[in-house]
Amino acid sequence: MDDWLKDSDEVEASWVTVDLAIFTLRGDHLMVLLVDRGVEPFLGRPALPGGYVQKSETLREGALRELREEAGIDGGALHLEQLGAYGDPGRDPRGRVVTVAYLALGPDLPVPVGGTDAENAYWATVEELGRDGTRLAFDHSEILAEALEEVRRKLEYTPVATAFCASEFTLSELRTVYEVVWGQSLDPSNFRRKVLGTTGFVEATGGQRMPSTGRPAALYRRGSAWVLSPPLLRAGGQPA
Amino acid sequence: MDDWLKDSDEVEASWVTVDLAIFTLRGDHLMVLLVDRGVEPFLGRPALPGGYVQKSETLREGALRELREEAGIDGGALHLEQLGAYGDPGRDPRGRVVTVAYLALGPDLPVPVGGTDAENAYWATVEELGRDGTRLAFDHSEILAEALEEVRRKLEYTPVATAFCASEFTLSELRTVYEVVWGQSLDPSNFRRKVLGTTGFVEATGGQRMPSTGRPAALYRRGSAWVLSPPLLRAGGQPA
DNA sequence: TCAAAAGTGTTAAGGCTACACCCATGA
DNA sequence: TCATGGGTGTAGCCTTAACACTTTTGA
Repeated sequence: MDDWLKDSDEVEASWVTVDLAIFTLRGDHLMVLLVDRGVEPFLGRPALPGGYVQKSETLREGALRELREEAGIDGGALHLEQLGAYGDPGRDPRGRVVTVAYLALGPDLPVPVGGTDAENAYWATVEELGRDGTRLAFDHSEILAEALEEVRRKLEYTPVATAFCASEFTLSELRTVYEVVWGQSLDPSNFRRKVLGTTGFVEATGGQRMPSTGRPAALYRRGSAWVLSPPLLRAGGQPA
Repeated sequence: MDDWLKDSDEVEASWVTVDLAIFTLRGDHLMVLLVDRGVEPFLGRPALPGGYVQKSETLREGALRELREEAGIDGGALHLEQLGAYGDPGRDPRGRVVTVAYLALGPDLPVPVGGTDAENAYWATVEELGRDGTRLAFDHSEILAEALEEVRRKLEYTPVATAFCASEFTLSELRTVYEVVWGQSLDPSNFRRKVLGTTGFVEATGGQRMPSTGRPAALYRRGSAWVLSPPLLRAGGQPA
């Protein structure tokens, strides 16, 4: 890279990485994919999967590649969005490393199998991580916290909740997504009305699915809306 | 920087910059600060102010420094938030440059005076930029578009609108912020009720201000809330 | 006393919550 | 026929939009 690029001796080159906060729903738990670090720094500590951005790829392509390499997941079907950049000088003891954090959501993703890097990846329940206060490597605990809050907020005013469901899903499944992510139970009948009353949120496929017991449920797929208006608001709101 | 940092020959070091989308309100217009580029690439083209992140500063500190150097603005009082990272390989013809975009909002900011870099900075009305289809340097048009949408959305569910007002303001002034940024007029009496009914949005100072004509208006300052619940929703919403 | 802006009141329409109730299925 | 989850109906409450109306000032 040419030296005339920089405009001051105070400027230095940086390494740029992508880190992924990958969430899925397993049963009644929100899970995040972690990797136990095999090298220094933070050897042995859990971390978000990630790695260096390569020469000719966009940041998003880098995120998709890491998703494949570190998690064994094909990101094509997933919801993938950028969270933000983290670049405090001290965040990596090796030097200036700016990381771009991505948020990925998928439906009941498989346990990572031993590929190149994915062998020591595993799903951890978000709830438990919060309870036992596990500190992740680098500033990954903060990234995870912001990712979580982003997911919770986005459920309100976008249809991302469908990203946690398979391509066809019942309204109960969709409601479970909200209940697990928000940690509160919702009235099934009111939820149904809100969702069906929001144009573009979901559309009926015509199919049905048998539950283990009870009446068969209609199947839906994601609709065309990008934003929900009006939004589905969490009860309670926030205290002043 | 140590070479063992990278894990593949496909990895290269990058330059990291911060770019600023600085908005203010002047009269009935939303303005954004632009700089005409004095060097290649994109010589002469308007661009968002920005520059290289220095060795020992955080990304946010870099944004504050550029705010001072390129715009002559003390960022201490401003609302400053990160928008995201832009790092497509081709976005800068000189090589790999990842930029972290920041959004800054301030009340009726002064015209930049000739400091070091601020002399060719100027305020442009957002409306006009959109109308005449001006292309900014690099990918700054996209960054600006995303910044605008972020401002419009944030007005709904956070009290950021107060960032466009002085430390004390009338409800009419606050309403004007919404009207200009959203490009729609709002009913004064309903707006008043919504704002005063949202706990923590504003608090009365006890003072009053005389308008050019008419009854004096009570003064308010920003309250303690970070989020508005319920949000102030834009009319219309989005079509499916 | 008039214009202009601040601020209050009112009413009708629509949304939301809570809960009662009916439906379809497997066991 | 019972248990279970799917799905509909509804009464009361609350919010909202629209707009009429009062208040306070300077000219």
